[in-house]
Amino acid sequence: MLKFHNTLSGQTEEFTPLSGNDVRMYICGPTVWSFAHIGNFRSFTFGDILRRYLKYKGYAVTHVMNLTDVDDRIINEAQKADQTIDEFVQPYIKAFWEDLDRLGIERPDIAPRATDHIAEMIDIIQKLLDNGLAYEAGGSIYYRISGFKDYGKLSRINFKGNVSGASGRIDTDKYDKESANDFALWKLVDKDEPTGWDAPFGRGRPGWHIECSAMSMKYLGETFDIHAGGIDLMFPHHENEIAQSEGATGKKPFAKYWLHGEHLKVEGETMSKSLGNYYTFRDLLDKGHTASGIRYLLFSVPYHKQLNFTFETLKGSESTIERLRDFRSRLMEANLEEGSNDEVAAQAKIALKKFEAAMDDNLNTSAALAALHDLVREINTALASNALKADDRERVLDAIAKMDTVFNIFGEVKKELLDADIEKLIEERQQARRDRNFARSDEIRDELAERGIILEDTKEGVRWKRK
RNA sequence: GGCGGCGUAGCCAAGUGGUAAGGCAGAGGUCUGCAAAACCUUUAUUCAUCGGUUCGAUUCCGAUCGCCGCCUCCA
Repeated sequence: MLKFHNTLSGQTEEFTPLSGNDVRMYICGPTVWSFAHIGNFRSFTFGDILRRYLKYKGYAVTHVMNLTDVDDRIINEAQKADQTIDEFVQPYIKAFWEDLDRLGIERPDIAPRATDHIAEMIDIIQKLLDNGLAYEAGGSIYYRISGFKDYGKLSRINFKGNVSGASGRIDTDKYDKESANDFALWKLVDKDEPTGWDAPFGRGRPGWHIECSAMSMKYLGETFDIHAGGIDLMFPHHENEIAQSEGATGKKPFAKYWLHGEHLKVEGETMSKSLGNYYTFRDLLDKGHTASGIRYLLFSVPYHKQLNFTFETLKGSESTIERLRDFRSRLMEANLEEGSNDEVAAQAKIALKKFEAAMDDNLNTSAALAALHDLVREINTALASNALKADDRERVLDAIAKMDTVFNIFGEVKKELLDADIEKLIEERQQARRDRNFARSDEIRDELAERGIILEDTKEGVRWKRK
């Protein structure tokens, strides 16, 4: 039974879709004004694990993820670079998809851009104006929080203790708003500003929160199953989405399950440019790290717990992946006797059970990985003692493949061929070994190592792998 | 100031009112011509500290210390 911790209820609940077998989910996507960092990708990796496990459970998933391609930063940067918004944003969108691909994150089914959905946003704002949940002030349109009595139900925020005190950071004087916490739906822009859209309530541009209400409801309906995102989006972004969407449609719940991913720290500290520990995915690749190792590390801690990202652990993750892939190769290549060994075959079943129990428990990926590692250890032992039979191998490979539809760390099974001259060298080395000419055989091994081919002498002969 | 989370071996970490998963790193061994890989064994009498509840607490309660987050754009 799949259970999620639902921020909306504050409880861990059994997951049941709103309609049948279909799961409609929305994940807040990136603001495409720069390359995304590893913290961003922890969230997207979480979304990917969520989506893949829902599919594993047999659900038909529709996944929408927005691209925020208009906000103050983007407008400023584009102006500085003397580019249109589209020109400025395009390379970052391309980079984002490339990064997702390399991290093994499935692309969303629908990836709407905010600037393509201004009409839908205007529509919602108009509804809110019509029913009194929005008002005009100083030419801009604001949401009237006091008119929506459920405001705060997601974040459980208490407005009494914050804001107005010495450490409150909102300067109420500088706004025309009725209340300090009211937020902008539509921001007035001057006629000569390049970035603006005409609306019945004046030329302007959308506030940040309205885009997600507009795009999620357009593609998923007025109520849908899962809304996920980073924990920092819980307030105000998601709270405001609920206010906008439920306020405009009158339908509840806007989203039935709200899942929030925790942040990561780097070497125990907040990741920030000023601390010098800020890394994009590309920074790590440039340092020689692998995408699969990064993926493994990002999901190796359950999404709802803070993850401490360290380079020691990243190296460890890479070693782990190598060991897992090696294991699978050896298993596939092993010469096994026909038949099966019930005790060994049962291990595959046990592993899958443990995997599912862990994932069902609010996506406990740490425990799920332990199930995989346990299986690998058991089967390694069986391989070493010739207890593994040919039929068992299929069951084990099948179990691994199933888990890997979620983990996605093993990579494709490729039958690679070696160049003829390398084949020849390997053969020559085998002959040298038979002749006990170890100087020559070691020489060849070193030479091949330099060319990226690692040789291992096993009972069943020499095997090779690429470095 | 208001609200929330966390503190488990060298590192990353799971977990539970009944006596500490898993990975990486380390040590010893088996195997090997030597390696590599793999396997076996080993690494926390203990879960930040101090109290309390309990037959029993790492797990519940309180206090203290430390770290992180939200309340502002933010994964």
